Amino acid sequence: MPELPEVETVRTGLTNLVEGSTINRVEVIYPKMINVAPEVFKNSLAGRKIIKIDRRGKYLLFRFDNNITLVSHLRMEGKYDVETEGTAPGKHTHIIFHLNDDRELRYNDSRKFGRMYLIHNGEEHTLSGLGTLGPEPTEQDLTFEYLKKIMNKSRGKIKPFLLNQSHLAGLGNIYVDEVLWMSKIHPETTTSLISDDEIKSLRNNIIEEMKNAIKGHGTTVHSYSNAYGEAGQFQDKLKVYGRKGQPCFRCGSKIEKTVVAQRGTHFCPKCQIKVIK
DNA sequence: AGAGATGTTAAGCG
DNA sequence: TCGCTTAACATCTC
Repeated sequence: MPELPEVETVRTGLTNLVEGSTINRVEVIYPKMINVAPEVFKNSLAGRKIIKIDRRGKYLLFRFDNNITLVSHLRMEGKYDVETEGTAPGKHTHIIFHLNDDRELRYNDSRKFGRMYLIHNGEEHTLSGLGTLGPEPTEQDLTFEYLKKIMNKSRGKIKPFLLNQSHLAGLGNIYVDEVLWMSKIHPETTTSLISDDEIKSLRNNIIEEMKNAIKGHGTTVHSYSNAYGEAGQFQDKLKVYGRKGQPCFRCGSKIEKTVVAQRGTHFCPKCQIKVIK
């Protein structure tokens, strides 16, 4: 379940492996994964060189030398791997990019939730998810003023608010539970009732958590692995996620697990007090 | 064997 | 029009 730090780890790995490589030929095994006809997809990428791999939120952006960008979202289970040409593809391999050096870049996805979109450079805003993405969770992009403004007018619960990628980009279920625990905010707290001091703390924790998780090469909870098939290390640093029934690291109370906005949600019932309208 | 897990978005509602 | 909620997507794990 890749969130921003995991996608960033994948981006770094793929940059090392295939940046500068040229695609000879593309195989589309599962056409529902892409937003154009398979023939258009193949013809647009055949013979093109990958000049850069960028990231925006949880989206990977492969830049090609013909002003085309391949936008890739891994959703729940998407993974890339690079193998020698001719080795048997996995059961869940849906797209194969044959490179010009006896290697293949493969996209694997056991749930088939991942999506790829082919666009002309500059058309990012036309895609439904990418086009409405909020700021990156960084010191520069996620300002206190912006966060305060959108939080003050939101009447919903803070957890789904933070999961909404149009508010800010990159957080998923795991990191939202983590930053709310760090900020001592209950996941069901009404967003507009959160004080300025708490917003400041929440903002700092989001920015720090993303930085640290990237440094730890992401979190492997279920099945995430980077382009080298390696697991992340950050799961060892998690404070609440997956710790149901275990003692809170701050106060010793048992961590509880409930469902908020259809998501498994972990919190400390003593440290994180619910404030609702 | 059936429930649960997970990210995103279209559709529905007020 | 906007913001929030719900369901759907597809498959594997427990």
